[in-house]
Amino acid sequence: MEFKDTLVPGTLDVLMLRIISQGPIHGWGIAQRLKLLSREVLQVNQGSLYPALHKLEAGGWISAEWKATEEGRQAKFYALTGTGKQRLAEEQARWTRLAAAMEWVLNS
Amino acid sequence: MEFKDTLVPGTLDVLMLRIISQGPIHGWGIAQRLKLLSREVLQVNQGSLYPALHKLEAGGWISAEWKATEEGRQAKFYALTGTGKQRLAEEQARWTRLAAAMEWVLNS
DNA sequence: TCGACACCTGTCGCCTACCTACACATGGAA
DNA sequence: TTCCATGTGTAGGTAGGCGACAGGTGTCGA
Repeated sequence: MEFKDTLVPGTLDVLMLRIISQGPIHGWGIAQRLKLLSREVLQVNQGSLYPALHKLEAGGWISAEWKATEEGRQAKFYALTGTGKQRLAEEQARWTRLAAAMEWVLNS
Repeated sequence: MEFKDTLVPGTLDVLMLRIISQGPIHGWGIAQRLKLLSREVLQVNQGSLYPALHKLEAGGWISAEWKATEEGRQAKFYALTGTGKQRLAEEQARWTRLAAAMEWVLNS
């Protein structure tokens, strides 16, 4: 896989759910927002972005709708569903738990 | 892969290096210590443990030596090499960086 | 008006790191 | 003498990323 420090493997879903939870947004926007919020540390490339988005939609955690962007182009806007909100809460709790455990070991 | 929340993918190496850095220890002991330090949250199974250990040894980050355990059995004890210490520092810094970025996004 | 560019969505094949399941050996206790 | 904890190891499978590529559409400057 050769990770390039652009992402913690296994966390793409939470990250995307979290960003989508802040209001309807299209794929490209998610990538930009992730970069911005993480202060350039975290990044997704298209080859990961869209497949992940489709998986989340297929799982019923997000819903898509074609709409116009501010610039007047067509783009697919995603929003969290009810189960999506639930999933986000679970994943976020999971991360908190694992990150805490990592700290215990790393600072022991 | 089906992760069962026993590990954050991509962090096995740091975790093992960190534990080994606290003094020579054998594979089985590493697994136990990880579980203990992480308060039962983090766990490695043998199928991941030994291959990872061999990879670290092949890379020159740890060195192995057959010795007797306290109970009188033979076991392979691992210790950090010079480059191993360096690698540990790097990986630990990497984790800190990524974990911080995760927090920024998740708490935005 | 036409070419460059930013925006936006998407697919495909590959690789790696982990997982499950299994094999095997030894010392001590029941 | 069998069972359990300890201890090392391999084989095969798969998820979740990655890089490379493909393609369509507005906008703006030359």
